[in-house]
Amino acid sequence: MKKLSIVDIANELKVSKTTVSFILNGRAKEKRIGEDLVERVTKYVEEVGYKPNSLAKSLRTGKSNTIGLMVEDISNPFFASIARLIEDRAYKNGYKIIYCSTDNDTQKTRELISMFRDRHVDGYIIAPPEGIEDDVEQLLKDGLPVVMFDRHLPKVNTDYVEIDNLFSTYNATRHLIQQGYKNIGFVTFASSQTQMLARMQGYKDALKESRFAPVVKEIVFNQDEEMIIKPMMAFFKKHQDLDAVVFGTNHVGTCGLKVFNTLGIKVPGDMAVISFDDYDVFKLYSPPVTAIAQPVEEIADNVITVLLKKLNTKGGSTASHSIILKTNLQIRGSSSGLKID
Amino acid sequence: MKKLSIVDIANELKVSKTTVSFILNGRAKEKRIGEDLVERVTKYVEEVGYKPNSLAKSLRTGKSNTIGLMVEDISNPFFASIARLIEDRAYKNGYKIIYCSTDNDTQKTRELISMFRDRHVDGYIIAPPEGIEDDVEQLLKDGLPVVMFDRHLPKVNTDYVEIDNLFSTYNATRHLIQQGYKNIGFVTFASSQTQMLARMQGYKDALKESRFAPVVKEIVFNQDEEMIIKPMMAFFKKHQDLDAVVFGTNHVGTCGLKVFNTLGIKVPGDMAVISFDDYDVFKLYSPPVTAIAQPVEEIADNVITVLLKKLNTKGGSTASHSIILKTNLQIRGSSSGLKID
DNA sequence: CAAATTAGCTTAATCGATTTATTTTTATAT
DNA sequence: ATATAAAAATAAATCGATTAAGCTAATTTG
Repeated sequence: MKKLSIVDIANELKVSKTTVSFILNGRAKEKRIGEDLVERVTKYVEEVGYKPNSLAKSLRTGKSNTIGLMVEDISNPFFASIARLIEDRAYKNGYKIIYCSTDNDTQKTRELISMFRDRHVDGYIIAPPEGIEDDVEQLLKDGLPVVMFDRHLPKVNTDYVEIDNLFSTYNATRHLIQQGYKNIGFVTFASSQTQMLARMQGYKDALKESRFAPVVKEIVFNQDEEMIIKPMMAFFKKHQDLDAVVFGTNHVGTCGLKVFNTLGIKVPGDMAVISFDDYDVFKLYSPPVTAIAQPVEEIADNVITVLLKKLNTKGGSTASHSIILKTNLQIRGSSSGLKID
Repeated sequence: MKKLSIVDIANELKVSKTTVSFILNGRAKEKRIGEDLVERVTKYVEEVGYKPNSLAKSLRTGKSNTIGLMVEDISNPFFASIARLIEDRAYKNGYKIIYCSTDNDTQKTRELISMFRDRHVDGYIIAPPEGIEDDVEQLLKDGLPVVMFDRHLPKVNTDYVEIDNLFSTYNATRHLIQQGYKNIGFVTFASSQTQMLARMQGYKDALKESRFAPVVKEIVFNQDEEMIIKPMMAFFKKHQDLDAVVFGTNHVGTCGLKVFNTLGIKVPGDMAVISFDDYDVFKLYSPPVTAIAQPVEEIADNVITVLLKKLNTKGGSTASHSIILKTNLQIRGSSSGLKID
């Protein structure tokens, strides 16, 4: 009951394994193998359910039909949705996914890249932490296709799919200003990743335009949610004058709502809120919370399209694409959204 | 600048590749290779950063150091958290993860199992849909370790890690009864998976005990959330007499809250709610929603522990474990939780 | 001191495919 | 009938590791 190999097939049919291989790889015509033989082999293979050993195949051809997907944290709803969509599209195109969560940890990520190389993944989809420029550069130099998303490495010239982060927070902040809010804070994770810097800048630009002073809190990420909530609580206690806040990520936003619940701060009565990313938590909050919705499907679609294109052009040197998608400000809780002093 | 192979190392050091291989696999002592040579090889390998080609290694040894993880849907927070925890533990033990979402689709799952076999994964972690008994049976027959979680296949004798589903809903329903609710509904996805049947049974048992009649709505799963919300809305419109409801999964629960929002039904004023799974949506709802919290970390821990144990005992035939963990009923919104007619 | 061990390495087979180079068979032209 | 070209299939090399079996020189044993 052992697994069948191509030799078994060849022996059984009394042909050479070369012939079987050619037929199975659709090169029968090209190698002018007789139609009757092709038929006979195909039928038998079908009958016994033979499937080539993909390890052996990969070893010989150098292709593994696998894509490495590196997200920040697969349990974060944003990355989980993206992963799901990418998974679907990848499978449909004959690729499997190996994934991992980087935790934005540079050292861990470098090890993971090395692991992926080791496994000979054909292409890389990465939401990169800082500090992996050299490793990515090396991948590119070795002709391996890399697509980044959510953020990019400014010093590395590769394809990436992002959203218009700066405009998103700029627009959200302006929305608050137009509603009459005057003390608008910005709470985010401490990070110098491109998307974070841009979100911060968008907020600051909007405030500057209206000559308001920025009030920013950058929280150091921690696995333990308590360590996020505590400093945030301190921040809001200290800045009692704030009447609105923009949260830089869904995670910060969710924690923020928890803080407000604990402190008895009413949203949006006492504090207007806009969070990055739009999820059930924000939709179902009462009244619902305004949020910056990322076009998750579009992001995933673009990422996989760009990667597949690279995988299919062996030459490699197609020019790099930078795709910037638009977000959608979901304005909610409008009834009480207008600030009335 | 090509990738180094063991032959390159051997040639460079003017020893045979066998020797190099033995040394790298820690069999130097056993194969009585001189200490100085061991040192020389180790040092050189370190220096040039040589890493064995894992495909070749897997082809030869039959081990791929990969675990296949099959969840229902990686974008569902329950599965995403589990996946994250399993990923961490697996990496720590030298295993990589290939994952996929089954969508509870039998045919798709069978193809995915075949894909995993193809890639020679060493072990399987599966949240199984119905109808894959034969495939799993075959895996077991071929000596491949399989651990199931969240549910199991009654006809297949393999390890699994679950929670006490029946007691969980029984307990939740009794809680509602004790609070004075008299018309308690149960809304869930239509499914005959073990965990779903048990959850339903727990609800029915509790009602029977108090001689109440069950009011059940089973919704056919659909990728499009609208197709879940619509029938649910019809159900609640039809059963205006309901004063409480138990939701069978987090997804149904979230949709339920959306329905109540739309219909203007106050929770828990007009309708007391208990949902399976405990997530931010329920915690942050105002007032927060009572939920049945699964011990996600414990589940993941047990799953990976059982699997690793199986992977490390080549003989295979360790007796199967069925691990049943306890859930935690997170009682919330107590202030308005007591039903006062 | 010859025979038997043992230490220290190497040769060659193997895993299961793909692919290049080559041979055998058949058909066509001269 | 024979040389030549085309068609059909195969042998053998290769990918990069692991490992069983084998060889040589040094050491031990009787």
